[in-house]
Amino acid sequence: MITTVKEAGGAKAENGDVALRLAPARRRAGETVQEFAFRRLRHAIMTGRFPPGLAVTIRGLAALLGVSAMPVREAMRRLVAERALDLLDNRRVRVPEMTPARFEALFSARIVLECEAARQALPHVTAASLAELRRLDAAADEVFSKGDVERTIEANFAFHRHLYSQAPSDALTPLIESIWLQIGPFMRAALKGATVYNRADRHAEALTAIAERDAAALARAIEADVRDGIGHLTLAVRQEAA
Amino acid sequence: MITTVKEAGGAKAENGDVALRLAPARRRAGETVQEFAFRRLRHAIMTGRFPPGLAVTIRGLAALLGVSAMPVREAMRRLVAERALDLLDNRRVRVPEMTPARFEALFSARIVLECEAARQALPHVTAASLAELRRLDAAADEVFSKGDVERTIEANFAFHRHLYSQAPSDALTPLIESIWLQIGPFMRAALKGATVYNRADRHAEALTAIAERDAAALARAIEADVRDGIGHLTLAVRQEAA
DNA sequence: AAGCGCAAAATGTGATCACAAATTTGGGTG
DNA sequence: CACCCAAATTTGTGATCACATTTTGCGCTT
Repeated sequence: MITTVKEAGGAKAENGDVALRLAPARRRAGETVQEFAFRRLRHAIMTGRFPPGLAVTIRGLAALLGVSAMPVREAMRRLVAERALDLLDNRRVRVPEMTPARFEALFSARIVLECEAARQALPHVTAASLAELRRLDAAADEVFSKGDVERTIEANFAFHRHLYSQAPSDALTPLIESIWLQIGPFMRAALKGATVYNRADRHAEALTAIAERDAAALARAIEADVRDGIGHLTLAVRQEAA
Repeated sequence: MITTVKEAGGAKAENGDVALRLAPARRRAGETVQEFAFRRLRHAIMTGRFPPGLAVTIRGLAALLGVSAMPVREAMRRLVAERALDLLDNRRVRVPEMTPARFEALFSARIVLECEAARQALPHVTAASLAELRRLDAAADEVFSKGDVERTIEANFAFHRHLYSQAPSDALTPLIESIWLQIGPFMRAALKGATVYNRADRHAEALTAIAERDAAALARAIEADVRDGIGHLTLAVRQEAA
């Protein structure tokens, strides 16, 4: 039987099936229900809370989130558009399967896009934004030292996003975020192998390169940072497959 | 007064306002109304039928397409997710404005993404797909010689798309298509200056490079093809601004 | 004539319902 | 015990309605 969200999150959660739960969250001020649903689903996917291949339904996710069907419907449509979810031929939606080829394609795209985004951002990094980058890096170190892997992933993305967004009329960051979302389901595997997570501090290298306005060094640091993630993931994915 | 779709497409079309019309089209077999609406709107945007800054509303577009509000609502949400439409703070949606900085960012992204996509696709181009590429190129020449600029744009995209899609688990093509959509509103300007459109046949250079398995030459041909488009557009955009 | 304020219209958001297609279930048969 | 077919359920899609908010339009005042 294919596990669906409804079975996991609904009334049958006690029957020994996979208990799929999301941390409770409140709607932000001025946030529509659809944005709330989108934000929570996006976060759940990006941090690998949904296993690859999971079938998701409108009514199932609505029950899981405690909202009505309509906002979930729009949030799902948006997630499908950003390739965070797969729309099958029979109009059903599921979390994308992970394959070695897809994994390779996504990380290859990440490297190309992020190196270029870093190059384009570099000339526009001000003293203020550099300071913010240092703050974000420190925050990432902090949550990492606490062993909170999920927040470490988020903090890492926040660092990258802030750097790339310095470029005016930035067109690459939205594309990069789409790739991040698509990598999400792999993160589940990464979380399992997180105890051996022992990173070199590529952010420090990036910050040095930025301070020295060295585009080539910055691109090298970004690529190394992304590749570090690959190393852990490929290891974890292999464990998953075994 | 800000021109809206409703005024342009609704009952007031005879009052001398901008008459915004779309060629009638039929729903394809098995296509949902939402997909139909999305396809038509996407096509209209990509070929520059909607002027930048145009305010679009759910009910307005529904009336323009002759369908109910619900499918249009989802199609718009999807187009916003792909950055083909802009979601303003007041939750209203409009066709993005074009600025020189945005223009520059989009074409810079196109070049990086398409060169890389071409490189990744090259090793997987078979004799059959090469033949299909030649056919698509010939089709593009055909519609170009007829002076049908809109179909030339489409045929050009079809050529590029088919090339990039040869890469397994291709993650770049969806991103590239998003960029194409965002460039769409500029195409309106390109259509106006189309009489001076006199392209070098970069596709022929690309086909030669593919046949010879020359990745560097292929990337050069793709970049030149994209830059040719820039040349015409920058000229046309300047005329528009003047 | 220009600025202001209030009423009217329009718009996005969300809920609910109906319906057809797909899926799951449950027997009954070989 | 495997297989198949029909009933029951689930699901996506689309339509319609209500409501709060925003925008627009118009008339009045200064």
